[in-house]
Amino acid sequence: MAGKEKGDPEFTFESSWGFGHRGSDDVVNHGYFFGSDYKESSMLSEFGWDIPAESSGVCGCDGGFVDLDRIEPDLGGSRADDCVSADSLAPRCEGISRSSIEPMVADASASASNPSISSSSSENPPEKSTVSDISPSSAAAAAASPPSDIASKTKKKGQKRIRQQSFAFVTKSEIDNLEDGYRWRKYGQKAVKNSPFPRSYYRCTHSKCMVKKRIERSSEDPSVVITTYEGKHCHYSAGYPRGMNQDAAFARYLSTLSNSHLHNTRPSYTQGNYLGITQLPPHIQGKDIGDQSHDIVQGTTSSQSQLDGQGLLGDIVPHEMRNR
DNA sequence: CGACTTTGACCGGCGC
DNA sequence: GCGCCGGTCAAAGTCG
Repeated sequence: MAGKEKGDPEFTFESSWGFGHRGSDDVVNHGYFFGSDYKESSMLSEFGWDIPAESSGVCGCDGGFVDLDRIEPDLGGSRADDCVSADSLAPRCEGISRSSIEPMVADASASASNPSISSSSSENPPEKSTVSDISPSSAAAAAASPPSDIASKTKKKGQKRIRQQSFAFVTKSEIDNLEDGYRWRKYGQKAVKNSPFPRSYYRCTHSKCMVKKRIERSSEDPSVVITTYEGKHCHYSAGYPRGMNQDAAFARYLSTLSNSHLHNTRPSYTQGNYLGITQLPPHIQGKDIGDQSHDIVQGTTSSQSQLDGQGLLGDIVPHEMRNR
């Protein structure tokens, strides 16, 4: 696997908080969101990418790019800690940009109404570490209860896998493992049917965080890496520079994709060719993303042509999003 | 020695 | 019921 860069200073200051690739020499040319029925700001919030609304132009709200000067002051200090208590997590996990999340909450409810998902999510079965209800309450519960992996050793039967909302990043890169500011532990790798490329499974290393991600390369276009995130981080990122959290990091990443539109950009951001982001709709969640990857890439391609000539904003903000 | 990856085995869901 | 396949476990190996 190309990505096993053990010697790579994975979480050094310089390389740890970009949304680019570890040590990649690739260069981002343009990154952009492609159309989606979801508001990316909400989507990202839902997944823990809590980008302030006023600076969320990059996320599909009003035009303009993230102004880091407006974001970072908001982050510093209290948010710098990587490991936060369940109590302190609550506001973040639960109420981030309430208004902007609403659509996502509704969507989540829709997902929950899906028989294949609802039963498990509502019952919150004692599924081992794969239980990924990362609500504040569950986070607190997790903190108060024994490590779930203890139970995991005994439980293997009669447990339903719970699917969290997920979304995929499609990135053009030679590097599989995109760095996103979190620490991940690989727990599996599987060959994917009809694809020459294996799919890798990662879990957030944070003890209370059940977020998972899958990484695979598109069989359609080997240069495209599909990173699917599932669940919400209930902690601040690990590996960001002091005073910076995932929001700022992600905002920086996105904004950097605009190519020099921002100050404070770092070389490490310009390491991949970000193609898009999409939330996997309920009916797709839980299905093989390999199938979707085709759609995603296709959508990206078509979007690309639409975005051509639309300038920097067009690089990352879907047209429809700009007319909000 | 701890953290992490590798990898074969196992399990559950799903389609036939 | 059976087989396929995706997802996960967990022991062993690797690395710093």
